[in-house]
Formats: sequence, structure tokens, C-alpha cells
Amino acid sequence: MPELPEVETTVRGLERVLLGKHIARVEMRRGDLRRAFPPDLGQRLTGAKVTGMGRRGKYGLIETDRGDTLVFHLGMSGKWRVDPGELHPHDHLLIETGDGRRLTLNDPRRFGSVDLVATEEVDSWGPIGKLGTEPTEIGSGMLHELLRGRTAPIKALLLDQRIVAGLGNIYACEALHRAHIDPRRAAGRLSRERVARLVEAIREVIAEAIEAGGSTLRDYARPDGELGYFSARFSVYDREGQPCACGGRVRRIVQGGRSTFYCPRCQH
DNA sequence: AGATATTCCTGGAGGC
DNA sequence: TGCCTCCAGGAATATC
Repeated sequence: MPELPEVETTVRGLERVLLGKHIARVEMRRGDLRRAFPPDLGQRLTGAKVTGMGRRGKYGLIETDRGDTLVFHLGMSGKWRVDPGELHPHDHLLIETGDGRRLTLNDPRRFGSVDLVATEEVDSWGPIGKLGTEPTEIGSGMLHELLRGRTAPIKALLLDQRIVAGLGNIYACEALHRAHIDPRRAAGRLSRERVARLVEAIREVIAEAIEAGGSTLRDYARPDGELGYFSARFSVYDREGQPCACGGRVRRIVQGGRSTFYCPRCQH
């Protein structure tokens, strides 16, 4: 389930293979993901040189010297495979570099997307233009202001990409646990101090996940050739019924159709 | 406008 | 073993 840390790790992995390299060949195998692939994706990428790599929220960015940026989203099952041996059924896009490396975008559930956007328009481009602040850049005063008057549970608003960009279900749960905040609490009723604690927790959880992902990345050229995803020991996520560090028991509830895991003993 | 529900899709888990 | 149902998730869209 790629959230910000997994996308960041993916981008760093792709950077080693792509940055400064020419794209020799592009093969669109199945283009009907969330959106159809741009029909001219192949011709606009073929022969181009990759001049930069980046990330915004959960979107990965591959910038070329033609003024285009490939914007990808991994949805929930997407991943890039580096030098895959043979192609798999869900390898929807294949990119070959001038020095013979191969990359495939694999996404069984096809919730992901691939778009080609003029580089100078990326920041204002539809989905990215609507995104809120990066977790690393948001201040507690700013978040407190954004949450003011909101009656929805804090958990639901942490998943709203227009407020903070990049959190998904896992890290929203983990951050709330670390900040000792009850996920059901109305977002607008959190004190300034608790919002500050939440911001700190979000930053820590994200940073640790990226660090752990980076260490997995060191051996990303494993036999299966896949980029390694962060698989940490979560404190609460997917741990229903198991003990919390405080001695409580992790509970699962449903909010907005999504599972929330939290500890009733230490989250208030 | 804000909150909530529904939709897309496939693989894996669990039930019988 | 095999078949069935259900569930996971992000983001767009619909509905209250």
C-alpha cells in the first residue's frame, strides 16, 4: 500500500537507474488504469533524457529534457520492477534505457495512473494542484488553522490529501497512536498543543519509514528484482486484539468505510 | 459547503 | 480440494 514513504523510496530507487539516462524504448502493454495512458506517451518519451526525479504527495515525477514530466501514482497495488526477468501479466508499462536497463510499472488492481504533464505546469496540474502541504513542511499553527471548525474525525481529515499530502491509512493510524490522539476526536476540537504533537508524530513516522525503506532499497536488486517496500513493525496498524506498548489492547473500528486501528488506553 | 457513501479492480484470506 | 464471499486500499464522483 504505497503511501508517501513508499513513493519516496520508489523514486530514489528509480533515480539510480534513470537519472541522466536516455529512454530508448517505451512499450504500453495495457493502458486502462485509473485513466488511460496518454496515447502519445511512447513518442514523447522515446529518445528523451531524464533530467530530474521528484515526488509530490503520493505522486512520483520523472522529468525529461523535452519539457515533459511523467507523473505516476501507484494506487494501492502499483510498483516499479527494476530489470524484471520476464514480463508479468500486470506489467502495464515498460521503459528501456539507453544503457539497457528495463523498468516496468506493475499494478494488478489498476488503481494507479500515468500522465504526461508539461514540467512547468506540474505544480498546478489537476490532481497535484489540489494537494495540501507536504508533511515535512507543515507547521502546527498552519495545521491547527486548517482543522479549525471541522467536525469530521481527525483520522478522516488526515486521509484528505487536500490538507496534508501523502498520508494513507497506515501512517494516519500510526501517527495518531504516536501522538496519543483518539482517531474519533473531532479535528477542530484538538488543542494547539495536541496538533503540535500530531505534526511531530507525522514527521517522525514518515521519516522512520523512509529510512527503513531506504535500507530495504540497498538490496533492491534482489532475485525478484522488485523495489523493496517498507514492512515495519507497526504499533497499531493491522494489530487488532494485540497488546499495545502501554499495556492496552489494539482495537479496530470503521471510519468512513476504512479500518482504523488504535489503542483506547493511550489514545484520547 | 461539509460529511458520508459509492465506485473502480484483483488477489488473498477465510468459511464451509 | 474447491468454490464462494468478503475485504483491502486511493481518489474521483455522487448524494445527503
